Amino acid sequence: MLPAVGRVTLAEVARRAGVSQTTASFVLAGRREEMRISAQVEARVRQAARETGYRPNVVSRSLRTGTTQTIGFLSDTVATTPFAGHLIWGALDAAREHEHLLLIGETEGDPELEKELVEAMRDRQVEGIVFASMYTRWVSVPKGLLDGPSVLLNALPTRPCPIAAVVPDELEAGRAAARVLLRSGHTSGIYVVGVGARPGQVPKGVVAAVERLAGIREVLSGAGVELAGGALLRDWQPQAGYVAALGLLKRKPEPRAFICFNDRLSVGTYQALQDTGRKVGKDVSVVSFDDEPVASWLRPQLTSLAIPHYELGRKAVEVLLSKPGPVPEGTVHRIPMPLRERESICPVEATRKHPLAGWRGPRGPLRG
Amino acid sequence: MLPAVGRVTLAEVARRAGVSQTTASFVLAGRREEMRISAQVEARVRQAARETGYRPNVVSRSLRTGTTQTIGFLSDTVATTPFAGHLIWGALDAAREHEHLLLIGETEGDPELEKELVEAMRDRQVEGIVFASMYTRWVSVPKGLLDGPSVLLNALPTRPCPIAAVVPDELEAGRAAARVLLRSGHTSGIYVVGVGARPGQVPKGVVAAVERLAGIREVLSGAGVELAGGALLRDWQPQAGYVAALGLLKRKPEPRAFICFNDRLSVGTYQALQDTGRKVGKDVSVVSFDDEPVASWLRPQLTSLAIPHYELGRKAVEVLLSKPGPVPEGTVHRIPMPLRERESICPVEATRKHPLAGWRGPRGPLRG
DNA sequence: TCCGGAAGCTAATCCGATTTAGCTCGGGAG
DNA sequence: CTCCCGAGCTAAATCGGATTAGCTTCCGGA
Repeated sequence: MLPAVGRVTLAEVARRAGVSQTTASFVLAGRREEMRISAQVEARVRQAARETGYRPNVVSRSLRTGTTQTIGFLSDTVATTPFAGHLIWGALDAAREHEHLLLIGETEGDPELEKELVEAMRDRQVEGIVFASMYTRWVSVPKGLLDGPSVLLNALPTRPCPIAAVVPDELEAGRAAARVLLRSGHTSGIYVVGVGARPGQVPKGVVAAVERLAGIREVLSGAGVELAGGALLRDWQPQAGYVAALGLLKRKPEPRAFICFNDRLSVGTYQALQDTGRKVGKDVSVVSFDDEPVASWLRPQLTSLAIPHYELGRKAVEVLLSKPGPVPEGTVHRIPMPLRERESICPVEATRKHPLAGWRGPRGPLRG
Repeated sequence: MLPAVGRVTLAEVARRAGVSQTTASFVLAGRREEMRISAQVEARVRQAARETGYRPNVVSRSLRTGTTQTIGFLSDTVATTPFAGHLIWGALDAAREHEHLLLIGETEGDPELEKELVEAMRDRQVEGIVFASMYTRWVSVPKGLLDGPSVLLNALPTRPCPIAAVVPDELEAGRAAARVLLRSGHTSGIYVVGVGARPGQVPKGVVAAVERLAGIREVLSGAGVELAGGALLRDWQPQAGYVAALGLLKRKPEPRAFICFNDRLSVGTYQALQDTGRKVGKDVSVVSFDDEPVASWLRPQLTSLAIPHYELGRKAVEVLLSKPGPVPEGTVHRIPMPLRERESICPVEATRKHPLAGWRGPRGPLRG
């Protein structure tokens, strides 16, 4: 290994090996046979490269070949949604398998910034751009995104666009949530938390809300069951869930099951149930969406439909790197949302007969 | 705007403006005066650039100038620590202020991969590399990292190294945690969860554990107070905290305060307290570290010392971009950890007199 | 009338690879 | 004794800018 005063260049390697730069280039590109270069020369070049610790300058290569082995990953917020990091993780893994790195940027939803960052990435000659949203929603495709290869991740275009999209299969997840309840015998007193019971009673622009609700309603009505009610909420945080659940608990028919539209709403719902002396998984069922870590911290552990962040990220990069040209408008790849079955569902017989059966105050040995 | 068959080059702009490429270059670089180029020519060039939608090819520029306006951000895991995303966020913001983008990679702690990714980044001529850990720990500096500018983020080098480090001020945070308890009158029955009560009784390699404990002990003993005990845990998850807290609750002196070494342990501790009929903030105090979102979801809300992820990320990039040369060994930038005071601390008088005072079963109107 | 110098541009080189288009040499065919 | 061909390499162009080193004009002063 020689001193690293600047980096060793191909010319330097060639000189050491006593060949032309051309020859060195061909050897190191593995094109020896094709270029009819002798094995001895190959050996000399390789040795020189090894001895000098030669590494090709990717910038220079990129200029000539036009390929940077770099993908842009542009998202609205890396930060605020905790496990959205898995989106990046999946993308990173897929990228690495193709020997690519990820250039990232965060737009904070600002169209000006979106445009700026798309340009900054294209200026760096990225091979393509993944435009990601941290929760599934409709987005207006930023200016300039379509000037080169790109994919929407966890997002759908507001208007038809020649761009592929990768999203979780929210519709099927909604169906699965409903099936879980039907399977354990629930036929009435089923409430949704986060959206209203009717189609259209959803927070604006949230794909997940629309599709989950549609899936739920489809399966339930297929079994002749109707949602008993719901609470449309803008802010899907624990506090809002708590208040909404308390409200729903006063309604008729008495709630037997809650379908919470994310785990944070479930946290609030759990608190409401606990405060009103009900036991989750015994008196009332809770099914949730997202499967954030908190889902398995709760007691009893929460049954939830996971957002497959990692797979979403992977898929986006794979689509990007495989795609030869512009795709037919409206190409959407849907990734299944796995059901994580845990302890928050009760068989409905128990529920029916004794709403507060099993309630003997808080559990535990030291009970006062 | 012309059709984007390939990109418009500077040569094209120059031709349109009827000047040489040199002139166009100087104008667009804002060096008109310096190069004594007339205002008319400047106007022509600028107009041509505007009309063609010219954007400089950063790859080409980089090759000539050696500056890529890109920083490498290499971390062990982007994914598993939810709010570590804020590290990236801060880095991203600081980078953007300097017109840089971030090239990211994830090493999963694999030294082979670390080396590979450091090289992949250097091959792309990054201006510097931020080597980040998602929780504060000692790391062995990966091979090749010191070949160019670099900073450790949320990590300290195991052996002395000419590299700067940016970490949260865990020692001072430990002190703050102890002060919170002293201030509200706690002088006995203080237990730590996650580490033992003695120095050295900490999970291996975790800086946070060592320094927090040192800070706690320093302030307590300054007030003539000793830790009553603790529970050294490898796995700082809710379940482990739950078990540990249940165990500590059987010890003498009876626990009046828990210092949990992260919020997940606090989640478990809350559950243990609830299961044993104690009320957090009334019977027992809990102070925590990290301030993950769950801290404010808990009831009562948890007092916690926040990890300033955003500021850490920012600082790392700023240090990287400002640093002219190799730094003196052991340069460490410590970022304060803000105390988020919430509802989990009780004034000690109440605690003293009536350990289970205020316990009337679960709160709420519907109690059975 | 000649010269120096500034004003206003441009030709040419460089960055470090990849790639096209040869060039040289030796041997067998004619 | 040429000519041709293939084996084995290399010279030179190229990618798209940044930068150095001039090269013309024109004007004023001697």
